[in-house]
Amino acid sequence: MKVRATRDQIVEAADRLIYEKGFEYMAFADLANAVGISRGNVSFHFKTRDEILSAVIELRFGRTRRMLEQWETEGIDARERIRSYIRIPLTNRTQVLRYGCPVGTLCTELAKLGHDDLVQASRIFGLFREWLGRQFTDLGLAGHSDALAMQVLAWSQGVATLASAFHDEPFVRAEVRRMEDWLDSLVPGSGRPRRPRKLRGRQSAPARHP
Amino acid sequence: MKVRATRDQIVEAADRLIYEKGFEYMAFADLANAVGISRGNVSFHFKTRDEILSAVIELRFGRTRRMLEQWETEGIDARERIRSYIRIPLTNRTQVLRYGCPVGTLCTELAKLGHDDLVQASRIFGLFREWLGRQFTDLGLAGHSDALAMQVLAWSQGVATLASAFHDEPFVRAEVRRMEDWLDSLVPGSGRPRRPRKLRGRQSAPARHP
DNA sequence: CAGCAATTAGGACAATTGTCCTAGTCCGTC
DNA sequence: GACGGACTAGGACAATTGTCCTAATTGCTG
Repeated sequence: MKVRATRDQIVEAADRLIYEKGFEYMAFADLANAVGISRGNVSFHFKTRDEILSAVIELRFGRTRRMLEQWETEGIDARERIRSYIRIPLTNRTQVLRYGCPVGTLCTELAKLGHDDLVQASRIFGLFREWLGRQFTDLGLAGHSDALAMQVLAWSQGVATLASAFHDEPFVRAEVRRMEDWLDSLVPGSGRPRRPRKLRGRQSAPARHP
Repeated sequence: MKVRATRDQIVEAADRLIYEKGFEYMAFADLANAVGISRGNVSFHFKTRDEILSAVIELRFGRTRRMLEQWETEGIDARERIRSYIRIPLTNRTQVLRYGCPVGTLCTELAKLGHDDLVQASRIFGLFREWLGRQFTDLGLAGHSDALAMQVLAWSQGVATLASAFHDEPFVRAEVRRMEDWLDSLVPGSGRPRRPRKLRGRQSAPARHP
């Protein structure tokens, strides 16, 4: 109980630091300072920085899994569930504009380092991939469900990257809208009423899509 | 002349190190070792690491500008020029699978740090953006040319991110193909013959697009 | 060849890094 | 109330960091 309290605080602080600054910038001293304990105490709970990284990945993995499970019980239909994913960059736009996607940026850093935990980190992508694949299968697109899942993943990753590079919030809004329109057009016969939208100047119908 | 030789070697090595390992992992000692000179010599040419970063960004900016200029004189038509851009992740697939996109990953890192040079680095994205916008205008899509440019940028960024996270070369091939098909479908009346393609199992027509 | 600035090597420097070690404090269980 | 293991603080430690300084060497110019 006691150990969990401190340990969890360390992992929590590491989670935030890794997201906001990157793994390499997460120093033992920073963690100790953030939690308000001594560096030696951090060392007691985690012998190496890699151990902390593993704990953070595990934390994110569990959180993502639980979130997707909740979406699966909450969402009215598969389309609405996919929409929940599509809207992530919009929901978290403040952070995304500053730090990008937590999963994507971590995987990018670990890939550069050839770090062993890249495999573990990319499993978080794997969660989204499988979940999205199931939703597309529910939509009657079983044959292409995994390909579609990868496409949606890549799309939102690209949006996150450009959004943080240009600090462009309207772009995020426009792309999320485009993704939703694309989703609606995927299975047009599904009967869901296309709610009318007021077109705003900037994102006025930029071509059929991709 | 002499100073240029050593200085350029340093910038060249920094360019490679930043791409392969990330900016924070580029140490003076690494640079000195890579070029085969002393650390003090590196310090003579660049007082701080940030100065090296600026030089690397400038180097990449110039190279990109020259490449795009060359494409603009070489390419038969705008569509073929856009295709050149679309195929970058395929052309450089070995590096992209390992280290992602040089521009995107650098911007991501600098955004996290709140580094001043993020603005400069994102200007490289700006070069592609403006260039692509011009090509789309040439294609007769003047009204949406900038939006389309951003879409293509984001698309290839997403592909690069997922490709390096999953080390998935077939995914790169499939997405590049999808982007080319999308490009061909953008202006169907343009008369360019749609060359027939042998469909391969994995990427068999995964939905209309995005 | 002399002179001078540009270039280089090598080390000094304080600061910070990850990791380890030791001594102490806390708290639940006999 | 004493014991014992979990927890914590604080510092030691070598290694590495970016930056700076000085002396030696290079190579061009006169």
